[in-house]
Amino acid sequence: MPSGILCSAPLPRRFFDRPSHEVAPDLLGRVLVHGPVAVRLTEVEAYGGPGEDPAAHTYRGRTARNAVMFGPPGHLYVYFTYGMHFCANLVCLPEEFGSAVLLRAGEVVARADLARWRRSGGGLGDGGPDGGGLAGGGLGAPRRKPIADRDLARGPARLAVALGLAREHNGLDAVWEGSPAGLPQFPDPTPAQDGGRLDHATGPAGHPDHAGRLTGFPKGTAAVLEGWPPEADAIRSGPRTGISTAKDTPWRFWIDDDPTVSPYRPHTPRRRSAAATSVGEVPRS
DNA sequence: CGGATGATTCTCT
DNA sequence: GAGAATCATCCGC
Repeated sequence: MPSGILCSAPLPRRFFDRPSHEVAPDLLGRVLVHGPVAVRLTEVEAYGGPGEDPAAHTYRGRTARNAVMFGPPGHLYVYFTYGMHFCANLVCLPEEFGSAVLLRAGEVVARADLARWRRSGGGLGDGGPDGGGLAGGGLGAPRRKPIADRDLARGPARLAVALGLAREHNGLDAVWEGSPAGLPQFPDPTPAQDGGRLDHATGPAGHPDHAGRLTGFPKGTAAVLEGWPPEADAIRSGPRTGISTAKDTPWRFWIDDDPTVSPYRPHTPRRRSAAATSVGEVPRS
C-alpha cells in the first residue's frame, strides 16, 4: 500500500436524493472524477425546482434543455451558455423534481497536467497528450502565461473544461456502480491532519501520471467520491453569482479561504447594443 | 485592483 | 430578438 495515497469511497445515489440546498454544502470537499482528471469541489450553488426558484433553469417547467434536471439524482446536467461555455451540475431529489447543484469551482487533485492542457487550448482537435483527448470545449485560446494551479478549475466553465465535460456528457451518471477494484486512488492533500477519517487504498494501483500520482479511473465514466470535506465552520454561504433574480437567496456555498474559490461577481446587466439606446437611431455595423 | 468589453450560440419569448 | 448560472483581455488607477 503506497504511503500518502488514499482511496475515497464513491457517494451513493441517496446522497443526491435530497433538496439541492442541503446537498450543496455537503458536496464541498468531495471529489468529482471524470476519466483521468479529478477535482475537489470548493464552491457550489443550489438551484431549486419549478415555480420555487426564479433563477433556476427549471423555474418555468420542463423543456428539452433542462430535461436531465427532471431525471434521477446523481446525474450530470451539463448546459451550454453565453454562446461558448459549458457548466456542470449534479441533479438532486427524485425524478420529476427538477433541482440541481451547479459546480462552480474546485481544486484539481489528479492529472493537473491534462487539465492544464485542456485549459490551454488542447482538446479541441486531436486526441490529447495521453491519447485520450475528450472534448475540451469553450475555453482554450492560446495564451501567453501558463495557467496557475489554482485557476485550473476556478469558475464553472473552467471546471467543466478541466474535467473534459461538454455537451455529450449531459445526463452522464455520476454515481459509481462499477466494482470496488476499479476505484481510483489519489494523493492525500492534507496529510497527517486527522488520520483515520478515510481508509487507505487497498485496490490495485493505477498508472502514474507526469507528477508521479496514481490514477486509474475508466475513461468516459464519472463519480463523486467522499473526498476530504472541510470542517463545518469553514463552510461559508451567500448569494449566488451572475444571476439577475433571487439575489437574496444564499444558496452559494464555498470553503472559507480556499484559493480556488472564484471571485464573487454580481450580475451585470448586458448593455443593449448602442443601436437600440434611442428610437430611430441608425444601427452601427 | 476594478470596470468595461467582445466573443459566440443556444434557448425561450 | 433578447438575454444568458462566463471568461479573458484590455485599460485606468
